[in-house]
Amino acid sequence: MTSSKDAVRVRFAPSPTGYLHVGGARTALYNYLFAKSRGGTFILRIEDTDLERSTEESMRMQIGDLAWLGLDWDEGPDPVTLQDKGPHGPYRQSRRAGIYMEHADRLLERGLAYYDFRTDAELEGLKAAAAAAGAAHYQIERPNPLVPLAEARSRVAAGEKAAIRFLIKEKRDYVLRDLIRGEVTFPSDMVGDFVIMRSNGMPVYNFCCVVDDALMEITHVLRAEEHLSNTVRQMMLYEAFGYALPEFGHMSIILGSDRQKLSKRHGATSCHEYNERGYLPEALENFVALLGWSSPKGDEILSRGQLIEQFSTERLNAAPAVFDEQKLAWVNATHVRALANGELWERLKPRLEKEGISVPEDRAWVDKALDVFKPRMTTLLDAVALFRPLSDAAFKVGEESRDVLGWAETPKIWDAWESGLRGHAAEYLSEGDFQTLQDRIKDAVGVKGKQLFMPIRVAIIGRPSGAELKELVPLLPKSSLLKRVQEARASL
RNA sequence: GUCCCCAUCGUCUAGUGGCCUAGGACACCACCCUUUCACGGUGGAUACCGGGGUUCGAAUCCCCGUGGGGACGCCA
Repeated sequence: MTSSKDAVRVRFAPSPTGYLHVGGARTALYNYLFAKSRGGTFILRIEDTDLERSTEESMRMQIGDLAWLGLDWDEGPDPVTLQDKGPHGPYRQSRRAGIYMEHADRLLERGLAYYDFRTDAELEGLKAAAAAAGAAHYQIERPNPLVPLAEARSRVAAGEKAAIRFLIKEKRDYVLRDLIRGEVTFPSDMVGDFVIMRSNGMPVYNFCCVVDDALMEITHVLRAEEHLSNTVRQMMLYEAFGYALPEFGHMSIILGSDRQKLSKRHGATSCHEYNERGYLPEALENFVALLGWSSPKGDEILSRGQLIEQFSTERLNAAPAVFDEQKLAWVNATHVRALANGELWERLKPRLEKEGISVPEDRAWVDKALDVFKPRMTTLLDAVALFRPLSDAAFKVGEESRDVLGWAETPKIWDAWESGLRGHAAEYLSEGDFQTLQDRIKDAVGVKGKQLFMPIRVAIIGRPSGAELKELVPLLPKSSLLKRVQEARASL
């Protein structure tokens, strides 16, 4: 396989029902990394054959999340126009009905599939009866006799509803050589004759997946473990059509903290939500990459480029992984700190504006402010609380300042602070200006340490703790500082 | 119920028979830096699911338990 001259072609094939789940994001990422690391092609295929649940809106949501993550595809629907790009379209399964029907016909002709006219209610009854009789398995029995093909076709042409099932000819073992799990053996009788075409004319997953993977010349299928037992059905179909089997790699699923499959009740599970909560796409990507894969160099923080460079399927882990919010937070904070001020500001600006926080925006001021706040941010959302004290409109002496307000020296410190400010000529105080002024207050009032700086901090941000004053003060114009100390005094 | 997969610190993991008195990261604790809070630094506590084999030697290989997960849909 290593020296194959055929180029690698992989796909991510979500079904559009809501936002992109973090598990899906990881699947997409691994496929993307694999393609990029092997100079291959990454394809997006939309599996929207379930008419009940799939919507175009959901498709746009998924595409939006993929775009946010920066996982761009070489073939698939265009992210903006949704027009197909690439030579193997259409890339939405709902538009490939003719292809599937043609394939189903091939199987029907060869007696490898049959029309099943039984209704849902009938099948339910059979299942219930089997269960009641203590049957060893819940498989649906093959109808006996089968409706002859010619008769079945005329009944269908006359408007009768029927599903098409694959007919499992022989009982034997199917052996999958999985990239992640090694040799996996499936007895063919672990599945019964399965539906390939619904009675509404839409294909079922296992069928269209095989047809599309074959026609789109997919070479490697990296997907979640929940598909592992589907693979036996797909192997039967590959064999029936004479299509070459791609390589398969079944990665473990992501669990919540209770070790159950990660789902809505665990809180945020979609990329969209993490975006809203102020997570960086590169951080979420970095974090999910580490859920089931590890860097050969032992790196924990990796850029897209490093991921591509270091990725290989050999390091994919077969054991399930628990999604740990705390580690995600750390990964995010680390990526935030690594961002250049200019870049970080671009990402912060819309969030601050949304909160009605307006601050000076000149480059020098932003640099000063971000140097102070960056180490204190876990998510972009934290910037709101950090920047708000800089917004005059938001100043207010908080409950946590109660003790400080009661100190005897506090009013004296504030008087000294105010008069010092008035005596300062420039609009802003530098760090040195502030230190000098603070020393003067210390001498004048005769207090030091906490007793000194906590009252000053309350007069500046309304709270006794926060960023270093010598860093914060230079961010506030004198006029604003004066207004604040006066307001603080009013709250005494 | 049947079949399939999985099993190292609380969590993510390294480890492919001797380099392991099991390494790293997150979280936790202590200390240092710091006139607060972070950031940063140093150190600490914590794991090979159980039982049998194989072997001179097993976290690593095999078997059996146990536990967890997945599948058994006209969902994907």
